[in-house]
Amino acid sequence: MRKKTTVPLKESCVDAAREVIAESGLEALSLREVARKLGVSHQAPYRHYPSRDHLLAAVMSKCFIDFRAHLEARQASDNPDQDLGELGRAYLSYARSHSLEYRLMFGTPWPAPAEHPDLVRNAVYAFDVLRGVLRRLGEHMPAAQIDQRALFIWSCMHGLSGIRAGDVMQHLAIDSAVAETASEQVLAMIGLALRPPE
Amino acid sequence: MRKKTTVPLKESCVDAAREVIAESGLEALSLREVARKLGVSHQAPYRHYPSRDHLLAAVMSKCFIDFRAHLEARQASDNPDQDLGELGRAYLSYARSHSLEYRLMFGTPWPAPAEHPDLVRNAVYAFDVLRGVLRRLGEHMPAAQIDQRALFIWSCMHGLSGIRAGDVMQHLAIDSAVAETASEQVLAMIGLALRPPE
DNA sequence: GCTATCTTGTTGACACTGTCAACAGCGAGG
DNA sequence: CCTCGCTGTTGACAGTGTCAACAAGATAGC
Repeated sequence: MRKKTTVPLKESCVDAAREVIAESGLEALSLREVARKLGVSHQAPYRHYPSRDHLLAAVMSKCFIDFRAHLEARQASDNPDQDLGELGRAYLSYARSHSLEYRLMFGTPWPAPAEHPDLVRNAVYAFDVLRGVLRRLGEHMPAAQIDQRALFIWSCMHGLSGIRAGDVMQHLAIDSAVAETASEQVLAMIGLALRPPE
Repeated sequence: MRKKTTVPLKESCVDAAREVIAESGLEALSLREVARKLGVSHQAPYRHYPSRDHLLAAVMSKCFIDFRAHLEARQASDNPDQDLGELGRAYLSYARSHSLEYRLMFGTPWPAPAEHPDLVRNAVYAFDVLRGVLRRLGEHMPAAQIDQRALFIWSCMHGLSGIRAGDVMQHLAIDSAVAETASEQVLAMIGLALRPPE
């Protein structure tokens, strides 16, 4: 039922869409379901989003904002090394507790990115958090090396998240102690890879 | 048009489905399109697959077989260290050249895994290739540590593949030299993380 | 050889989806 | 007052997955 409060339908659509995704999964998201949830006709959302993909892009954009906020709300630490660890933990915990939205952000083809500058901008903002921490970690490190390290760390985080979100891992008969401590183990491995030589 | 040769429709469906996926993407796959491609009625595939998801599972299963074959066909090397590198290169090249099928295997929720033991088995076989290489690399290493290393390396591979397959990376203004050499850089980082301490 | 049954494929229908087109109320500006 | 733009509605169309009823052809038992 449509809320009596004067919150614009445009924003309500995004919220309702996220509810549907959280309840019934990504593929179950349909414009008509959103409209039904808001108590409006099946065409009302079309006044604000020219297609299903445009609504999806708006949802993704908002997800990136939340994701970034979650990363920035990590446990504070003055030690840059430790700070990187906390950032990793924040990344992994978000991916775990919002696995459907995580897959939407990183595992779904973007609908016509050129048409959605907001989406791109918010995604870059999230990545910049990692860049920032690494910049503090390696004081006068060339930008290329920062990006290289960022890409490596991001790969580890994204890979572990993706593996855990999917159904593959549950069937691999992986040592249960390993599976449970995977986050810390991978973070430790990153620490090893980044430690200075010799 | 249905081939006159007596190849069973059941297998033709899987091949046709893979064609559709390769041509038009994952979400464009529909049972009716498959039937049309084979020149049969829209219900014919239902005689062999009780639902769209069952056909999808069959496709995924075959993809895992091909994936494993690609991994095993990697450049041979007696040096276990080098062999691990080659395995990584094979993984990354497969993910790059079959990005849609890769996403199907690892980025799509499995349809009722319990009902598809083949699918699970073939996925485990593929993972066992990595386990085997690591077992040769660390001769008398406990199984738990093997699994831990496998999970870490898999995370790196899967993460980099997923990032490159998605649309996110293209918009991050990453140093182009870094982007182009990402595969080797990440493999090198893995080597660093695995090297013995001190 | 004839019949019954199983396998494989066909046609037709239903509910659901995204999307287009035409229409309705309604507030702001001339 | 009257028009126009914004927002929302109703109705239609093609496409989808899936269920049900039917048809033809192979196969097994007698």
